[in-house]
Formats: sequence, structure tokens, C-alpha cells
Amino acid sequence: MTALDAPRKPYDIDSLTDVALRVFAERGYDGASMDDVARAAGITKASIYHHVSGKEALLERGLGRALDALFAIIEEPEAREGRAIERLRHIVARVAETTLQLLPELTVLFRVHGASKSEREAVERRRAFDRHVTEIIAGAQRDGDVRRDLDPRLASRLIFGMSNSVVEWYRSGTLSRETIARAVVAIAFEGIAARRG
Amino acid sequence: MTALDAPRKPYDIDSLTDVALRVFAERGYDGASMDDVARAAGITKASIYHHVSGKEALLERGLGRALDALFAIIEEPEAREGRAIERLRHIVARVAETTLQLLPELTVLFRVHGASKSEREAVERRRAFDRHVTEIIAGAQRDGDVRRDLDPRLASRLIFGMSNSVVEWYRSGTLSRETIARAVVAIAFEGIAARRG
DNA sequence: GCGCCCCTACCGAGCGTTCGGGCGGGGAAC
DNA sequence: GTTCCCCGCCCGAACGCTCGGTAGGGGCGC
Repeated sequence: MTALDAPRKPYDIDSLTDVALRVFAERGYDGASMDDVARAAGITKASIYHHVSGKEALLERGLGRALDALFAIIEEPEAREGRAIERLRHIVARVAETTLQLLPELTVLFRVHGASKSEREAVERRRAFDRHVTEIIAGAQRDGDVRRDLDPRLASRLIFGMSNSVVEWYRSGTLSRETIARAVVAIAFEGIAARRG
Repeated sequence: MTALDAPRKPYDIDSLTDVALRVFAERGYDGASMDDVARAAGITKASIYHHVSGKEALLERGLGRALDALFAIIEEPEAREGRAIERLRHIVARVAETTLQLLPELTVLFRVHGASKSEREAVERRRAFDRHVTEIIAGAQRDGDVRRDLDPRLASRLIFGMSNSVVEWYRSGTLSRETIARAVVAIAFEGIAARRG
């Protein structure tokens, strides 16, 4: 054990992916260089290639993490059983929580636009997630629990647009994750207006 | 008049900014090359430099357009006079409309993260806009028109996060701008849940 | 002393930008 | 009306630099 200063990082694929995602989230994937990642990891650029095949592999692993986390949510029992509006409430809350918990991963995912092959696959998986939620909203609308003047697809996009936007400003501190997730659900379902009576 | 085929583009700073913003919005500022812009304009890369000083100047002009449009909104009479909640309603609706109208400009603005000097200035102006709206929300809360369990700053960020997210998926077609702007306001103030009674 | 892990040094490609020149039309000179 | 030149506009080519990625050597632990 070199007990001096170096914490002696493990430097495996996963820990390098952690570092890379933080850098990608901060500088943007295109704007971040492998040297940036290397410096953040306390290692040389060439050494990264001993562990991963390249820059895009780091992105791909990050996108996979993010999407796996999202799809895990819609597999949860509370997202599969019960009234549509309650399933929706659960999903929205859990997506917001997960976004705050896996902030770098989801920051990168939400900014991807299909430039490369792995990006295009990620966009496709996101669309599948979106379709699933849109279906639930349509169901809740049929139940009479969601106002009928809203297009389900539009509502889905706006709600997750609101939820996803936390990656643009959240920095751990002042507001707790719970507070934010609760606010997302509150606005999405009841809005900011004070209830009358 | 060369009535043949060439539409004989004007190729001034503004028209090149138009083209550049569309390219930046599609590929991302970092991901877009000056060759991409040149090709989209039907001109050579070198020729662009006859009209503008460089890539960042194109970005700066685009960010200026976007921010000017946003600040023009809070100068409108409906945003300055009357009950806070009604001023807020007006601003949210107008921001959504403006976003859809100046889509490339605001797409680029919403993705900027302060990498260069002009980006940092744009971020600062956005923050000023946000502070202004946050103040209005706080006022509406004091009036009893906004529920008290929401932090005004958080509410402001989430509402505009929802509104701004349209740049990620809107393509002129199926849904009209009015429909979208109305949905943004509807969800922000009343939420998607059906009213009881 | 063998193998894993990281280093220094380097490569070709692509970037934003610059340079010098060519082309073409409009106005002045005659 | 013809000639000539100037100047705005655009191009091909190349510069310096940084990028993602590679080659090969060295050192440390087992």
C-alpha cells in the first residue's frame, strides 16, 4: 500500500467510464478530449487504451448504463400494476430520482443526437421508452384521470423534458434529490397554480 | 437579372448566421465544422471568412438573437403590468412561442455551457432572465396564486426546462406551434391531471 | 524473469484560419 | 461606345494546431 498520497485507483473499465462520463457531462462529448479524460483519471492518454478500445466505447458504456437504469424503472411492479395514472406517477418520480442519482450518465444520454452508430442505437432505445410511457398516458386519459385536451405524446415529451432538464443545472447542494423529484411530480400532475377552495 | 437557375444568394452576415445556426443546431457547435456550414450555404469555407471573422462570431450572433428575443418578452406590457400570476402566464406562453419561432437560435442557446467567452456571457444573460422570472414567481406565491410548497427558483427552472425541451424534438409538421405553447402553459399551471368536479 | 500496466514519443487526419489570386461587373476616362 | 481598371466576392491550397489512436520501451510486483 502506497500510503502516501495516491489513492491508487483501480483503473478498470468501469472506473474509467465513471471518470469519462463526468468529463463528457462537463465539456460535452465532442468538446471533451481523451487527454481531458486522462488528466481527470490521473493517467496518460495512451494508458486508457490499455483498458478500453476508444472514446466511443466509453460513450457506449455510459449510454448503456443510463438506458438500463431507465428500462429497469418500467419493470418495477409499481410501474406494471394498478391504475394507469398511478403507474405514471411512479415512473415520473423514479425517472427524476434516477436522473439525479446517475447524473453524468443521463446528462450524456439526454444530449445525444445520433451522430454515430452507438448514439443512434441509444436514440432508438430512448424512443422505445417514450412510446411505452405515451401508451400509459393514453390509458390514463381513457380512464378519465388525465385531461383530454392534451396529446399523450406531447404530454410525455413535455413531462420528461421538464424532468430531464435537471441535468442542466443540478449540482449536489442546497436542494435535496427528494425535493426536486417531488416538485417534478407535483408540477407535472397538478401544476404550480394554487388550488382554489 | 440572371433568371436562369441560381437563386443568387445574398451571402451577408445575417444569412450566413441563419445557415450556421441550422448546422449548429443539428450537429452541435463543437460537432459542426466550418466546412459543414460552408456546404450548407453553397459556398467555400474560405469565403465565409470574407463576411464573418470566424466560427465563434457566428455563434455569438446567434446567441445574441436568442437572448434579445427573450428579453424583449419581459419588456412587453403584459409582462410588466397586472397580477404576478398573469404576467407569468404571459411570459411562459410567449417564451414557448418564441422558442418555436426562433428554433435554431434557441436550440443553440439552450445547449451552451460556458466554454468560451461569448458562451459565458450568454450564460450570464440567461441567468439574469431566470432571476427576473423567479422574482415574479415569488410574487405570485405571496399573492397566494402559486402553491407554497414549491421553491420559486426550482419552479422557474422546471417550467423553462419543460418549455425549452421542445428544441430537442420539434420539427415543423403534425403539431402546430399554438398547440404546443398552450400545452406548455397548461401543464406548467394546472398539470396533466383531470380536474375533479 | 515474466507479465501486466503505464509511460514517452509519435502518427495521420481533420480542424479553424489565412493567403494570394482569379473572376466579373460597374464606373471613369477618352 | 469602347477601354481599362478597380474592387467586391469567391476560390484552391496550405498553415499551425489539436485530435483520437498507435508503437514500443521500462519498471514494478509476483
